Amino acid sequence: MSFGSHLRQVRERRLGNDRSYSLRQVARRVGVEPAYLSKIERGVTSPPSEATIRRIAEDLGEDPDLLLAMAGKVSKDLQEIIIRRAPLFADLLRQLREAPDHAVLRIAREVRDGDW
Amino acid sequence: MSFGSHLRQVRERRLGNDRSYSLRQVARRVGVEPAYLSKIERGVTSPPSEATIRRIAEDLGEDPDLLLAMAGKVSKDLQEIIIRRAPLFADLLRQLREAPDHAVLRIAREVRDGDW
DNA sequence: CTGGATGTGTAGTATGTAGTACACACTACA
DNA sequence: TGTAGTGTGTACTACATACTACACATCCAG
Repeated sequence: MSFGSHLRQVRERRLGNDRSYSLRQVARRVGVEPAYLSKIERGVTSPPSEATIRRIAEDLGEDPDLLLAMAGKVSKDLQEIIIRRAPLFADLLRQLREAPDHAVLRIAREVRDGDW
Repeated sequence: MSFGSHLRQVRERRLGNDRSYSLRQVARRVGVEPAYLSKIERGVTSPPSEATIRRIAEDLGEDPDLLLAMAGKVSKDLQEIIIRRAPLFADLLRQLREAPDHAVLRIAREVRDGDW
């Protein structure tokens, strides 16, 4: 599912039981022109900036990281984490490319439990 | 150390015992105009594209990931790894932000040894 | 003492990113 | 039946990115 059609789908689901999720009203709350949001939803224009995607995510109650990913973007804060210790995190990520989800999840859990 | 001055330093070190590392000759091998490389090294211009940085890294025998990081960029292939499983890797990276180097290294080693 | 190599200043270009502004046609509802 | 709200087409803009092209002054090697 592309970024635009996903947005449209989510928004129209919300619109089903809340009239304030029309394209125009979402656009107004998010702070962009309706015509622009329309083009985004139909994939006529490339996805908007990270900042705008975050505001859309908040308005629609979606995961910002997921929406950014669908837009082909990586959050600036994640980029910063990698950049600070570049060769280290580059190696780690390439190691993890083929690792199954549950392994990645287990690592995240272990780190959270702070066993270093 | 900024991207440009690092480049200059590395190149001039190479130039010390190999006359083929003049700015003009490196520029020619890398495939950019000498004036452009000059501006990059002095920080007059923002760092070049990922592709050009990679060619520079190869010519100077430097780590591409490190050079990209100094340029404030994250390699496209790393971005792709994150994007494919966005919320998962986003969480992991945020968990690892404060983790000490040796912990990150240990994880990379464990994963490489394939214990999942 | 000159001809090739060196680094650099200035000007310009093509493409991408991230939107705004306005007009239009359609629909619903009061 | 008109008016408020809806989605969309067209045109345009401002700024950033990623460079090229050419001219210039300097150096130093034969």
